[in-house]
Amino acid sequence: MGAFTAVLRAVPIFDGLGDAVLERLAARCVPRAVGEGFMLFRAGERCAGLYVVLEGRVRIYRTSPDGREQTIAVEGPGRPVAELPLFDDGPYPASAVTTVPSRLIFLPRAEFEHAFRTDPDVAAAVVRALGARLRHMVQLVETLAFRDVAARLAMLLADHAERHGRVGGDGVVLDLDRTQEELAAEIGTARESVSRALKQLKAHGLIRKRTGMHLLLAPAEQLRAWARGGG
Amino acid sequence: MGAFTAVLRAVPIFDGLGDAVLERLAARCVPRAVGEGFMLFRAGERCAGLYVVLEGRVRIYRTSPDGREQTIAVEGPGRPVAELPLFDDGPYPASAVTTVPSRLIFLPRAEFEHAFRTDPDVAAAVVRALGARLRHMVQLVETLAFRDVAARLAMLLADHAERHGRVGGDGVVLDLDRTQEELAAEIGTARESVSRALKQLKAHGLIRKRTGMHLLLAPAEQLRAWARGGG
DNA sequence: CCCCTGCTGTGACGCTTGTCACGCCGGGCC
DNA sequence: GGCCCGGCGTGACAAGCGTCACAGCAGGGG
Repeated sequence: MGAFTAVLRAVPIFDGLGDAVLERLAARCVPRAVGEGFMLFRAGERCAGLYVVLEGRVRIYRTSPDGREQTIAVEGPGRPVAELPLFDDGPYPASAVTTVPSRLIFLPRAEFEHAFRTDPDVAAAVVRALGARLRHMVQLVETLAFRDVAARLAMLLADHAERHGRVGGDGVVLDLDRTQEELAAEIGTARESVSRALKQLKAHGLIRKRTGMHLLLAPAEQLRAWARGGG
Repeated sequence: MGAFTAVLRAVPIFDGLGDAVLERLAARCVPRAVGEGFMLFRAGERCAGLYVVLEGRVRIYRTSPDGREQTIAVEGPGRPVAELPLFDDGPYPASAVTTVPSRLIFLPRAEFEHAFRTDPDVAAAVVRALGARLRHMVQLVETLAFRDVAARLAMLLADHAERHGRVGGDGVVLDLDRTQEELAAEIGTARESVSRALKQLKAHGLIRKRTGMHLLLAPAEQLRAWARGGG
C-alpha cells in the first residue's frame, strides 16, 4: 500500500473512493516539507494541482494594492487547498502561504482530474467541498458588510471555541494559536483594532480571562448572540 | 418535445445533457409567473428545488439583524438560482426575491438530483457553476474589505459596462436599470453614499455624462484601474 | 546578562461613512 | 391643476476605524 493511501482516505474529498483509485492517486502524490512563509501559489497563477495539508497551517488570502491582506480561509491538517481552480481552468483566486512549518502533499492536476471524471463519488464530494466553501464565503461577506470589529472577532472566537475549545469549569478554554496581526487579517481590520476589541469583549464578560492568546471564553452561543445583536 | 426543453438547454448547467435526460427534466418543470417582490425563499429554509429565471430579475441577499441588506448576486434570464443547497442538504444560505415581475421555472430537487447522479456531464457543469459563484464571492469579499464606496461602485459599473454596455462615440453607453437603493445594497453601503460616489466618479471623468441612471462611461478597464489604484 | 526583535497595549487624530433631516423633482391619479 | 409618493441630491453630525507614534514586555541568542 502506498505511503499516502491512508492519508488521502482521511481527507473528506477522497473518503468515498475505492481502494484501487485511491492507491493510484496516492502513488502520484509528492510530499513536501516546507518552512514558515512558504508560498504555495499566488493569486492569478495557473493551477498546477491540489495540495493537502498533513501538518501545519496554510493561510489563503487576497492582497490589496496598498499591501493590506484579507484572509479568506485558514486550512489545517487533512484539509485540501485550492480545489476550486482544478475544474474551471481559471487562475487561483487567492494566494496561499504557510504560517508555520508544515508538511504537505501535492497531487498533480491531471491525476486528480482523472479521478474526478472516473468516479461519480468524487464528483459529489467535490461539490460538497465547494458548497462548504461557498457557505463560508457568504458568511464572511455578511460579517464584513454588517458587523463591527468586536462582533466579527466574537464570531471568530465562537467558531474556534466550538472546533478547538475545551469546556472548563467556568467557561470554554481556548488556546488561540495566532498573533493579533493574523486575527486582524482574518476579520478584515487592523491589528490595533483587534487589541481594542479584545478589551471590549473582556469588559462585556464574553472573554472571562485572558493571558496572551490563552482565553477563557463564554459559551460559543453566547458570543454569537452578542455578535448578532450588534453589541 | 416538452415546452421547456429548449429553455433548459440554454441554461449553462444543462447544456451538456443528452436529449432524453433533458426531456425528462423539462417534463417535471413547473412554470411560475410572479410579480415584483415575490420571495422565492428565505435564508435558513430547507431547499426545495432549483429555480431558473426565464424573464425578469432575482436578487439574492442577506439581511442583517437591524434590517440592512447585502446583495450577494443578481440573476437574470437563463441563470439558475440556488443550485448550491441542492447537494449538501443544507439550508439556503441567503434569501431570494424578484425585483421586477418575472417568469421562472421550478425544478423539484429529486429530479435534479437524479440527473446529477446519472450524468457525469451535469456534475462537471455544476462544479463549474459553483466555481464561478465562488470566484464571484472572493471578488466581493476583496471589494468589501479593501475598497471605499466610490471604488466599489466603479467596479460594479465596469462589470455592467462589459456585459450590457454599448460602445458609443465617446465612451460606453450603459442604461443601468436599478435604483440607487439597489446599487447601495449590492456594494454594501447606504443610498446616500451611492449618490455622492456617483458625483465623485463624474468629477474624475469616469462617468462622462449622466441623466438619471442612464450613463456614458469611460472604458471598463479605465474604471477598474482607477478602482484598483484606490482613487 | 543584556540587547534586539517581535508582539502587544494605548493614546491621539483624521477620514470615511452611516444616519438624520430636508428640499427637489417627476409621474401618476384623482 | 393639485396632490402624493417614490426616487434623488445634499448638508450636518457622530461613530467607527485605520494610521501613526510610542511604551512595555517576553524570549532568545550572543
